[in-house]
Amino acid sequence: MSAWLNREFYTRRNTLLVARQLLGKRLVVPASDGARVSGLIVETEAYMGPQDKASHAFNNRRTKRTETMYALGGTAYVYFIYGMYFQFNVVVGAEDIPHAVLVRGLEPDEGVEWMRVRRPVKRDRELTSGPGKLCMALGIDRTFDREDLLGQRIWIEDVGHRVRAANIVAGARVGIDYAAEYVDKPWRFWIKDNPYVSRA
DNA sequence: CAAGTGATTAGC
DNA sequence: CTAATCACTTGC
Repeated sequence: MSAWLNREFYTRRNTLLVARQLLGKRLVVPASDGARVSGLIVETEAYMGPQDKASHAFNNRRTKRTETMYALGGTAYVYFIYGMYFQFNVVVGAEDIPHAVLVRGLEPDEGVEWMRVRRPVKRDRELTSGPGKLCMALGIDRTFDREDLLGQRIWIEDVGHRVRAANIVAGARVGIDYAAEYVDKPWRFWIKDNPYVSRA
């Protein structure tokens, strides 16, 4: 049995807890033929609001792009980066509180043949082991920005069992060298030894 | 290890 | 308006 995560899951105040609990959940994006294309979340990063120098919403920066981060928990925040990639985030918490969790790695679950068409890589290991890669594999682009994760286009499911705490590792976030004293905060979480984590 | 790609942002 | 930067990936 797999139930959709409800609004209460996303609107909690504890973003680090949400980031940890998203591990093991299933991200689903139906393909154009209706097929389920999905993966189990194996790596996340928490972005902790106006204080967090690594966050797009640092100092309450509110622009056309970052506006999505101020939406109600359970909204998708998708942005374009480095001229060619998209990144998928889950907005967390109350409206006007810009917390979010970046999904950085997925273990392919359903619709793997769709992923292989979108990403013709040699090894399946390369399919979804990174934030840009998984967006390509699931077909997530800028049109998914502001999409409600309780809607029909993209959602996250509980698979019915928890990832054991002993199998969760925390460490520094990736690619945020500019974040001064926030560089080393252990706000990245991943499933121990999972091959679809973006880096060891 | 460096190139590539273009939206976004700050600063003038 | 201009220019630097970027929550990355790939191929050398």
